[in-house]
Parts: sequence; C-alpha cells; structure tokens
Amino acid sequence: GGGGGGSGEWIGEGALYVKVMTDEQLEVLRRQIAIYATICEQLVEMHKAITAHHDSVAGMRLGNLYGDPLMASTSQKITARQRWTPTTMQLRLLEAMFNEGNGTPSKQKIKQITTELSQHGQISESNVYNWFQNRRARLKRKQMVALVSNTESEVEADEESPDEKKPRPNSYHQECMLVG
Amino acid sequence: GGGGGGSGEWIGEGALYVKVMTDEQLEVLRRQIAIYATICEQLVEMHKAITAHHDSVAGMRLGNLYGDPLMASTSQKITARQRWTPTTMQLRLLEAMFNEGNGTPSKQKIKQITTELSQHGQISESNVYNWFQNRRARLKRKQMVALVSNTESEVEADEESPDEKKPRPNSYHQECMLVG
DNA sequence: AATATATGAATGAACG
DNA sequence: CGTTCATTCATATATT
Repeated sequence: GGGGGGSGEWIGEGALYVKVMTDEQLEVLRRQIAIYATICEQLVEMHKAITAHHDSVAGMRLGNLYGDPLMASTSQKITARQRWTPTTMQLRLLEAMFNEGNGTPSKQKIKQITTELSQHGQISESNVYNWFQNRRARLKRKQMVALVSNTESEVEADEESPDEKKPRPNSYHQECMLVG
Repeated sequence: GGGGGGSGEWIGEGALYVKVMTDEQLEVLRRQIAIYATICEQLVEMHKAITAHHDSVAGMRLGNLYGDPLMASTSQKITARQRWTPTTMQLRLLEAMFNEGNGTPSKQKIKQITTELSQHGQISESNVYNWFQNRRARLKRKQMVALVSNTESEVEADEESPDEKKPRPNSYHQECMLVG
C-alpha cells in the first residue's frame, strides 16, 4: 500500500487544527477503507491458492497490480505514452527530495537524481528538471491563492457580527468526498 | 453531487468548520482509497472469471461482500471526485468574455471574474482559470482539425497523421544539457 | 445499461 | 522563475 511518509507531510507549520469530522464520520471512513483491504486480502489469497494449481488463468495475472496501482486506470494500456509519466516509486522519491527543501537542485544534483531514479523506470534529466520547476511553481501559486482567500475570510469575519453564522459554500470541497 | 445522504449527516448544527487538510492532502487520501477500489474491481473480475471454471475454491467465498452497500457503488463510487459544473448563467458570461477579450485573462482579471461569477453560483479562481485554458486549447484544436481537413488534399504526401504530435525541442537540453 | 461525447482538472513540457 | 501551451485523465452528461 502507498502509505504516505512521516507526519511532517501532513502537518504544516504553525497551523491550527480543529476537528472537522466527527468520530462517527471517521469510523465510516475507516470502515470503507477496511472493506477494500479485506476484499483485497481475500482475493489475493484466493488467487495465490488457485494459481498454485493452475499457473495461468485465462491469461490474467496480478503482476503489475502490485507494481503500480496508481497507474492501473483502465485507459492506459496499449498506446505508448508520448510524455514521461513518473512511476509511483519515482514520484515518491521526488516528493521526498522536494520536501527536504534545499531549493532547486543544481545541474550536478539533477544528474545524480536522474541516475538514481532511472533504477525505477525510464527518466531523463530534463524530466527531473521540469518536475522540480513545476512542483515549485504550482506550490507557490497554490500558497498565493490560499493566502488571498484567507485574507478575504478575515476581512469578512471582521465585518460580520460573531454571533451570526453564514453558510459558506467554500466548504463544499469536504462534504462531497466519501459520502456513501 | 457527492452521492447519498443529506449534508445533515456530515455537518452538525451550529458547528464551525475549518479546513484541516489541504486540497492536496485530500487528493492524496482520495487516491489511496482509489487504489483499493481499482485493485478490488480487478480482483473481483478475476475471481468471477476463476469461479466460472471452479465453482468452489478451497471453501473460500466472498459471500456477502459483493452485496455490501459500500461495495455496490456502481453509480457513484465513494472515491469519486466532485467537479465544478458551471451554471448556465456562468457559462453564458464566460463565453461572452471569451469572445470579446482575446487571450488568457491575467491573474487579477481572473480574480475579478471569479468574484463576479460567484453571484451566480459556486465558483473558484482555478475553475475560471481552467475554463479559459480548456476553452482556448479546444478552440485551437478544432481550428487545426478544420485546417488539416481543408488542406489534406494538397499535402497528402506527408505521412504524418493529424493525431500525431511533433516532439518539440526541450529547452532544458538546449540551455543546460549540452554544455560540457 | 452500456457506450460515446463533452468537459473540468492535472501535469509534463516549453516559452520569455 | 512565472506563465502559457499541449496532452492526458476522469467524470458528468447525452445517446442508443
């Protein structure tokens, strides 16, 4: 499974955390994931048991499922992709390096990274270079947007009386996900 | 919509909601769940194919797992991502702006447009940004297709199909890689 | 219901 | 580096 790194990735500096989901909602979420995990385990075991006797079943193999589940979406099979797509492993390593900070990698550093990542799939130095450029640019843009919306919220909050509560459509991002 | 249940199940009365996870973190979470969903779907299909030949496998059965309401999300998966849909009024205004103001709006302009359009429904700056990007790109593609179909009789010697893309020179290679 | 299309969003690559 | 372009992915909607 793609468990995601240390807590540092999830907790920003100086952020204030308030409980958004109730314990019941968290439990629903946990159960939904657990159901998938259970089914996966059973099916994998079943598959192993079967292929122990019949090493090939209708040409289907689990194979790449273990390898790159993120890329297992249906459409991406036959056509050779024309642009580089990082494998899950490459992405994880890149993210880790990015989170370490240290700014933009030097040319020498990029060479080293490329060599390292090429053990996990096709990659070129320009891919690495572009990736860092894009990652940085988009993070910055996102932060700017967040800053603006935060400022607006504060301004609005100042103009309203504290007792008054206003429906904020901005929170719709959260209510849609994982609702069964 | 994000599927079943009124918002009352998720939003308590009088509760104040603050964003605890960034959109990026939410996306990571969604993808992690989606991994399970994808694996499960494929494994279930595999299981069906297998049990078509062996109707009893070592006493293991999925049983009611298929019937689980959380699993039977044929119409709306729990991992489905919500996506903005412009209202007719928003769409009309966007089209008008696109037709008059040539080119992609600046960030400042986008902010203004967003504020204006939010009077006609939920919308964010990235929605506006994406809309203009897509509108422009698709118009260009349509024009190119039209152009190709107009001139195809003249340039039939060219073996290149319209779908094929020409790899463009990479600036990183030009500026950095070939040095030394 | 299954398939096809339209389109919002994500992202690799390129430009100035 | 910030911005823009081009392609791809995923989902909502339309069609059969």
